Amino acid sequence: MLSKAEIEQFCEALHEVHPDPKCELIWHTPWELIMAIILSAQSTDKNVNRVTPELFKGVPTPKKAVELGEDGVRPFVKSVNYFNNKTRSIVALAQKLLDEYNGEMPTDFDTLVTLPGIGRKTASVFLNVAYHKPYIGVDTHVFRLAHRLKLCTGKTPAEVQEKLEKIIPEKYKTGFALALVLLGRYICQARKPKCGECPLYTICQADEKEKK
DNA sequence: CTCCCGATAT
DNA sequence: ATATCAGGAG
Repeated sequence: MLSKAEIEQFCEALHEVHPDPKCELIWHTPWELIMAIILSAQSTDKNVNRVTPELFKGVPTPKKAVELGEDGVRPFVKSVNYFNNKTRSIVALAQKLLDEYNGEMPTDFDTLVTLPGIGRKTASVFLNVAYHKPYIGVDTHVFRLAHRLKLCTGKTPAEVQEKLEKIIPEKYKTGFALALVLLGRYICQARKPKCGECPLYTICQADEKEKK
């Protein structure tokens, strides 16, 4: 496991590589963002961005989602995996927003995770991306890199999130998850990580590394 | 724990 | 053919 000083060094190096990391999902409103994040479960951002232009046009508000119902919304997300679950989540979420939240997305974590289709990761990403709040959502990339790079251990994403939010210095916390996802997506991939192209190679503590 | 379940890379 | 992609619900 990395020492406190090594964590600091890692954060600084990651920050230099991605000074202002941005979410690659396309969105314009909180409603659009939450739909995009729901669709992004076990899917590439690229695949999500392919369907969202039509989705945003056809389902621009929670009100419209409820009017269309599941059968009306499903065609817009048909080419994304788990489309039945995701369609159900979008319509149920819209209904609850209309019933209890004046048709608008709440902005606190504890409320968000009570909503249909929204768990810890989705809530964290929503608050981090939309409002730059210091949440570290633990998706497949963050979970993998946290262990591979020896940032911390943890059997569940919730455990890893709790530890990361404790050990990552405040200064780096807001950009951390996004930067780590970008590193994991394009360099430190699950299969065949591109160590030869990695800007963090010299400080990387992974057990197995390609030679550079 | 299982189920959901399309597109893409290897 | 199999692994992987910003997971959540039951």
